[in-house]
Amino acid sequence: MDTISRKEQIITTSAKLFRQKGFEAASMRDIAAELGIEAASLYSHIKSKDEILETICFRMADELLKAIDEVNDVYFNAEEKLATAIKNHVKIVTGDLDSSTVFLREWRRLPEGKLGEFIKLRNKYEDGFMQILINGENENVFEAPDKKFAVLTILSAVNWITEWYSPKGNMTPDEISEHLYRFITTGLKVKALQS
Amino acid sequence: MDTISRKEQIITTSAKLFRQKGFEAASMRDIAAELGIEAASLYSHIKSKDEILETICFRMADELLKAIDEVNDVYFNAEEKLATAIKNHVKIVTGDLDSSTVFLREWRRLPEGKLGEFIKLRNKYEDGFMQILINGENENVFEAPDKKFAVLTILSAVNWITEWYSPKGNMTPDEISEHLYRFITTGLKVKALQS
DNA sequence: ATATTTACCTAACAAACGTTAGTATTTTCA
DNA sequence: TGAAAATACTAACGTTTGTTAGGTAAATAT
Repeated sequence: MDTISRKEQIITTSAKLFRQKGFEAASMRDIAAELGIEAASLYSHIKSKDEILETICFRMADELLKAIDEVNDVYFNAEEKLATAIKNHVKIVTGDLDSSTVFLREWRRLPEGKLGEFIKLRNKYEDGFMQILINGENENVFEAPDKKFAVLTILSAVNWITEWYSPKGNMTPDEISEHLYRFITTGLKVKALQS
Repeated sequence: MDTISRKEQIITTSAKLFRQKGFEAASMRDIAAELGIEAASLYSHIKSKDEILETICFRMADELLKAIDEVNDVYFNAEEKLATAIKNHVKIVTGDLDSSTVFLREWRRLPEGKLGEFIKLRNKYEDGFMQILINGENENVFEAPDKKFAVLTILSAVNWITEWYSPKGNMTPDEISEHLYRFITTGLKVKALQS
């Protein structure tokens, strides 16, 4: 019994090809061929190519948002919050590398109407991290001259892993999270002697 | 007198549109329209659409490589090296935002043969930063559990500025460089009291 | 057993794409 | 001024694109 529906197969396959060749370069015929059917047959399950991209991007956004909201609800300590937020982010991204990469790279190709909605969700995610930095400042554990800038830089670092992470590589997601947390909180400089 | 050649105009306009709509979504007809000529006329100046992308990407790569080589040649102090490398990078990227964004986002669409060459240059650039971290370790000013990881994270941070920087914004390139250097070297955590 | 839904097919469409051929016009330079 | 070179044009090409129409066969439900 195939518990995974054809529609899901189409989305998964699309994510793989969108990542590999880009949204516009991966054709409906490519996707169909990968599934062993004709391009026209895809339309028994989906409305349009845009719909596939939309599904991938918004699913990813929802999952990330749910995670950051939970972190901000559950934990009190800002350091713990940040560590967990990073850990969740890395887990989600590495858990579905194809969708994540499409989410990060191809969201610009969303149809006119959906683009604004997507950006709103992305901003909400950024706000979640902003909240953590504000907490950290109040607790006197974090400081940043420009918090908006800091949030964007943190997110750039955690998102960049899609560019080099491989499940077959020699770093587990948790190891990556730890490295990232360390880098983000303490930076490169040695701690002992400082001018 | 127009001192800037038509070919340069085509490249500049292409960079703008490639950034705006993506390489495949920006058509030759779009580029031509922006210049007020017919698509076919472009071919009096360039060989192919791929050639345009190639020119943009390799010019950018060359410029960045020249900068990092110079830094590693001229300076001795690792901290100074890193600060200058970041400053140069930010200056180059903010100096031509269209080309930089294409360089960072669209290089994947380079034709088969040129892709490998491009990646080699990019790796050389990464090696330039790696060298700085190695210097820093020897001088006992920088430490990172995984230097390759650190280089990628640093570059993700400095490259991300293409996503939000605007010449009309309230941060100058030099201010951005300083913020980045601070973030990369000391991180978020407050320095005074630490468990 | 019959009716209905699901999943696929073939064929074709209109539009958009990068690019070439061949030609006219303008600009540059001897 | 006249030749050469640069720059643009119109027209068209062969592909590829996302998608629709209409039909067939299998699975499911009544």
